[in-house]
Amino acid sequence: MSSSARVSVKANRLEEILFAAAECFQQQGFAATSIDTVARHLGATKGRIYHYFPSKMDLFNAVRDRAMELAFEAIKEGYESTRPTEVRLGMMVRGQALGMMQYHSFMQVLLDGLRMRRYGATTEFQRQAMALHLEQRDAFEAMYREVLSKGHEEGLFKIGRMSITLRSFVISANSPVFWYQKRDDDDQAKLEAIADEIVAFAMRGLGVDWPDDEFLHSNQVRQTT
Amino acid sequence: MSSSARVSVKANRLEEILFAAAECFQQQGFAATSIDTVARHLGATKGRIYHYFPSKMDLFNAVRDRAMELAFEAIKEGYESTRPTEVRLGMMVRGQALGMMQYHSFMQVLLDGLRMRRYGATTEFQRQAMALHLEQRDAFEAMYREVLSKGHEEGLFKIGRMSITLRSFVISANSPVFWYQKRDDDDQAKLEAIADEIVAFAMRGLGVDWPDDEFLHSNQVRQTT
DNA sequence: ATGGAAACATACTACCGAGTATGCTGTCAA
DNA sequence: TTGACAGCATACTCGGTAGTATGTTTCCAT
Repeated sequence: MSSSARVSVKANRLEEILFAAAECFQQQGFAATSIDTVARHLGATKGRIYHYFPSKMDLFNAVRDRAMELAFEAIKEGYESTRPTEVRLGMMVRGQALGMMQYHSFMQVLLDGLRMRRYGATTEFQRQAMALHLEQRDAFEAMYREVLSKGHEEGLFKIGRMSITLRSFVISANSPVFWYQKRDDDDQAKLEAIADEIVAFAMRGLGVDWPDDEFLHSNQVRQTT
Repeated sequence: MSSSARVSVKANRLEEILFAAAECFQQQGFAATSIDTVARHLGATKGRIYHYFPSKMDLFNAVRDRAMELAFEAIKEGYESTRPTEVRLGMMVRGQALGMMQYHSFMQVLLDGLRMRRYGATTEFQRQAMALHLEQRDAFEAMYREVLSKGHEEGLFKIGRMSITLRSFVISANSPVFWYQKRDDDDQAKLEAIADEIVAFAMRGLGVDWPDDEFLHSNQVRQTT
């Protein structure tokens, strides 16, 4: 076996563990999930997991970091778009809502991570990882804040106090993470229809006269597909 | 000591334990919270808690039930009001958002309870308690659904698919539970200002042309205070 | 006053789960 | 071929935790 092939096998193993861990953490939360549970989910034993991750906390952090990457990826297209501000924002919400459904397990882990802010960070290294993660969260929020501010200055959005509106808005985009459940029959179109509904609610929340018709809207936004 | 005085002492003890448990469960979640931790929070030992609650799960259920009661109480005034539909709904959101901040610990426990739906119910009795709780959740959601439907029929609200809009709307009202943190300087007026901001966002999300001015709005709604 | 029960604290058991130490097997490099 | 290391599985340690059993004290009813 060539060296590069070994690397990819190793990368695959990491991915397998990451996905299994994400599902377990999502279903039961960090504290209630044992390493053995994750291992059983993989059809393996603890040995395998501890061969790739030094501790349970590191495994969790890896899942959380991945979730963060996915979240950034989800809003990237909208954020970087040069279209009008309200369209950009709509694309961001749409991408994020879709991400919440498509990567549901990973995203739910982000919630769990929030709670750890207070009590969990024992070692210095862990504290650093937590600090880094909080920075990423801030950066993520800042992207929304920037676009919201821009739209506000342009007279497009009704925003009272930015901090409250921002949080309400982002929570709306996140909302599928709380109630979405995978069904056998959901295809991409179905998820997009749900996402469009969320976009409409969130955009109207800012006082934008978002069109009622889902198809009109998705044709307008889905220019790149 | 009279018999009735003993009852009230016992009720006080129950309340103490309930509040301490709520805080602990909120900070660390159910699984990560030990009975000893709750006891230490009370300046007592396990004996005290197990004297009043047969198991950790029963304690958690008690906290969750209380949280449910508080949630119902929070939206009751708005729901039972005879004012126009959009005002009723605004009052409901306002009450709920306030409740999420005022009873923050209890409310956060409701979130944790959601996750247990899947894995946690071991005994038959526990299964019943969970089923009862899910009924209550449905009943709670149904109250919002009813008012939303009424407003939709009256042509007041823009609602695409009810299930999605309903969830987005309720999540918006719940949103302070995710980010609110008690400060030393928050008085009732401050919380109400936050709540008003959330109400504005949520109502606009339904396409209602909710007024910008917070004071105007709160004078309009806060008729009973 | 005194038996007894309520209201706990203390001491103990039994188990589970994170982390470790060690053993086993295939694979590659020299 | 061989040794050495990756890639695990197995077997163990040990601290923490739910629940129990057993004191101990206070307080009330009789």
